[in-house]
Amino acid sequence: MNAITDFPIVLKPLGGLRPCATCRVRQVSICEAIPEADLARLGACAIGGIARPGTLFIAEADPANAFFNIISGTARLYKLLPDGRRQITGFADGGNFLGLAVSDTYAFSAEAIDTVCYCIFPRIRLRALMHDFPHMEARLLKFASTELVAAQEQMLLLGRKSAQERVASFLMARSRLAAAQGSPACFILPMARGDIADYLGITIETVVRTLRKLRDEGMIAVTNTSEVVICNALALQCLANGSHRG
Amino acid sequence: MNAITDFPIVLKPLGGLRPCATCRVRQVSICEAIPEADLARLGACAIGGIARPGTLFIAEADPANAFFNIISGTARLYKLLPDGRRQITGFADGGNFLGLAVSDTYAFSAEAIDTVCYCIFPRIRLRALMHDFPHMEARLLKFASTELVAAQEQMLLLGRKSAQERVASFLMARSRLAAAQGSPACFILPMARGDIADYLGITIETVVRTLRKLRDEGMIAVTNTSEVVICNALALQCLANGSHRG
DNA sequence: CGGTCACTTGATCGTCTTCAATACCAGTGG
DNA sequence: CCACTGGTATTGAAGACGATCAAGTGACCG
Repeated sequence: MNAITDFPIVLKPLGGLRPCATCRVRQVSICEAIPEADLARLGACAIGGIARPGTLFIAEADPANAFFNIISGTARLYKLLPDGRRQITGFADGGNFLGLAVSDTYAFSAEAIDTVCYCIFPRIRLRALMHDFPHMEARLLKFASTELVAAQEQMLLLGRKSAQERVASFLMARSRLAAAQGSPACFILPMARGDIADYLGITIETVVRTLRKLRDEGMIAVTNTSEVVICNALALQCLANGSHRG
Repeated sequence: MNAITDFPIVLKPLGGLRPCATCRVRQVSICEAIPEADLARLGACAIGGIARPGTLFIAEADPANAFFNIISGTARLYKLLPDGRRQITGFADGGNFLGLAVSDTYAFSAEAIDTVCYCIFPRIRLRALMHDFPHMEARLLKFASTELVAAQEQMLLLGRKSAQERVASFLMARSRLAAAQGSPACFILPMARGDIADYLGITIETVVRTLRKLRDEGMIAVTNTSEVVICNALALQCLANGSHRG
């Protein structure tokens, strides 16, 4: 019996002698603020967690007792209306930090798209860490600022862009993400059409139709529904910017 | 000749012996982080500014050399598309802090709606302040978190709410703001219809028609285009939440 | 008074949604 | 090996909501 495969969510203390020293996302996450010498202290503050595909691991309105640091996989962050309408506010993957909250409850929900591994920092312990390593607070502020700028860009998309411009923007953003892994022109979308639709404020059908249109116009190629090839990045970027109308 | 009335933007060192000590918004702004004894130091870091109605005082893509603390008045924060489409990402009034940026340029523009008074903190000086008063960084983080939560709520609105739900949400948010001044049921909208439209991701005409519909349904009363009276807060809140369909 | 500007109202149009049917693919068991 | 099943993706047709276009109103001001 294997806990990792039999349960949707698994928790365990960070194992090994130097759990954080070998962390693949440490340098790009908020943990970068902790000097090498104090990694043991850092590791003692966190609990490891694994969420299998489709699993909810942060629930809107639940007490915000902990913060999360995504190690691998991709999660969707979203808010719901009472009748089920969903707005995905973002996708979080390796290196992302979740749980910033004003009140003492979470303002959004988070679900694993593929298998997601993360570190859980109980609120109290992270606060202690921030107290002892002030650079961590600066790091967190920078992260929050980045998120804020992204959120404003997304508001522009949701409020003022056409369906085509939205999909183009999304694809270019994904391309930039893939560029970090070395292949800006060809990448895999971990999320389903429904997730893209709820992220862009349109319907599944419109996502499909728009992708088809972009394909017909030769800007992209779509192989097996999840793999995208950018054929004309310039044209796609113009579309995304909205610099094609006048 | 009066500089304050003859020029759109006026800059001057904070005058008086105790400029910050008498500041009306100090307790609710990030300056709350500075102890009483150090107010002289705080005042020396800032420059006073006044922007007359319609004046741009932060321009997207300009070098982000300074941060702003709004003292009085209301500003609109927005992003533009090349063809002129505008998305207002928020309204800033007394106590609000502007200028958080990831890169070294502003990610948005800010214009005065009515006459706006503010304090300008050159980037370097604010950094020094944050270094000497670590609580200020915590305060800033809290502010950024609050903004982030508001931005996510706005994404839900822009992506998934109907025009009626958007206007209702806007009015209830304004009502909550007015509640701080003691009158949640009756307040003045400082911004024009066009600003509301660009904030809610709809057109001026739709704003007008929706306000009229809410008026006809007895939820609100509109006196002179800028004054609103909430007649049925409960119904309006239900509409805003989207809890009226299912 | 003539001008401007913001707001309002009406009529028409288009984009995207909704509804419905079909295709596709992986997994399961006969 | 192939029918069956559940889920996701795709495509088509009809409809609705909000946008666009155009005209009219009212307030303020030189």
